[in-house]
Amino acid sequence: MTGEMTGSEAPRRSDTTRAAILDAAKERFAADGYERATVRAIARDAGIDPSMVMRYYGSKEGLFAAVIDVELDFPDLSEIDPDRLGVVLVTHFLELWERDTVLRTLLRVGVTNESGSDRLRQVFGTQLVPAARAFVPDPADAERRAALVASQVLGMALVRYVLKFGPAADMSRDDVVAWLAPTVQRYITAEAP
Amino acid sequence: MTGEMTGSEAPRRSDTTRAAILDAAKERFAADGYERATVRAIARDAGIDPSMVMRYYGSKEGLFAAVIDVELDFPDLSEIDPDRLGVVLVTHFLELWERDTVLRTLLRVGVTNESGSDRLRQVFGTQLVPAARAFVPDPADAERRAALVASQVLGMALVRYVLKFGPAADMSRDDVVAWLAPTVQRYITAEAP
DNA sequence: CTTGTTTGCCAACGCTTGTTGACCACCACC
DNA sequence: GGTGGTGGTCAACAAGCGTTGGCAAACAAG
Repeated sequence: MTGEMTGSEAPRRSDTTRAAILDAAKERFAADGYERATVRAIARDAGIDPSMVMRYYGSKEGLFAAVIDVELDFPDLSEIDPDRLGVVLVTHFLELWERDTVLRTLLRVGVTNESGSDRLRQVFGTQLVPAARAFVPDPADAERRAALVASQVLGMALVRYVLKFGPAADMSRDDVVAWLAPTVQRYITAEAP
Repeated sequence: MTGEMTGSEAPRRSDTTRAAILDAAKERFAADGYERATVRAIARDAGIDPSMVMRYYGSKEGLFAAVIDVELDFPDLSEIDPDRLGVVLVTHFLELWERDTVLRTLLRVGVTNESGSDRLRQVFGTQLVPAARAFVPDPADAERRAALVASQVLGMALVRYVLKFGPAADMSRDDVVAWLAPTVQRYITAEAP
């Protein structure tokens, strides 16, 4: 024990190493997916020994769990002009995807790894669906509309950031918003067809 | 040599084995992605020795290349009422995704594996973009619109068939068409925003 | 200075992977 | 009935993986 027993954890000398591992892991997982991102490669990037990864995160699975902590972090949607929902949401998602690599990681891994897709479904269910409920009273309908929004937003992220289809990657952010916002707007506010 | 030297290849006794390997590989790659679909597991499913895979397909990479032979197989779009393009295309893509597993394989692998995403970009460039050109004269614009269509169609396939988001997977095929067709229609025929 | 804990490296483990080469059984043909 | 290619199995290889335990240095506390 470190003598002192405060309520929150005391800062440790190894915190910088912990952070270095986490940073390297984020990049490797985002770039290579779960299977090909090896503990050895992550450790090499972080400039430490592979055994340190096990010491601080228990296992590769544990390290991965620490990496995929996602907060979609919506603005307060109830304050927004309902006619601008599409623009606001698409803009927000683009920022989210460009801000850091965690969503890319989650998508890459969610496609091949069961625990990854579990996590994605969980994010969808606990963060996107509740947001949709603010505008769609019927719960089943809200789920469906959230899924439609997810399909368009994830699809654009897929072709733009992961698969890097030329035309999709080259579009300006404003163009993406201009094209996608009406779609998302319709999925949320239009009457069911 | 097999004595005879016809123009096309003579049928071989091993053709059934070749086919068994290919079938097993399709399923394994679709279910597990490239890295976790092992040659050994594929061979076990096909009921033969792993070394046969190497004999007939050279390497795991060669087997994979034989698996991902995709034909989007569009109907003749020039015969279609331009106002029904969205409905026709979305319906066609849904059939494609439900007919066999090859597209699921390609998406799963394309997300983690560079040669997989190469192949996906190639399918996009040689099959989807040319189809779009039938309706969009400007080549750069055709590319962009094809990318937008791809984003929505691949996104729906992602949440419905790969990630299996409940609400997306539970929608009837008609509902999917009804929701997505206007989006695709707009991406192809609407004026640029 | 001594003692105990933390931080880190090193070497190895057991296992699985893709891949290879030796070897046997079959079938066709002369 | 040999003979030569073809179809198939088996055992092994080298390499890479996640993971473990031991040990040395750095540090903190007394």
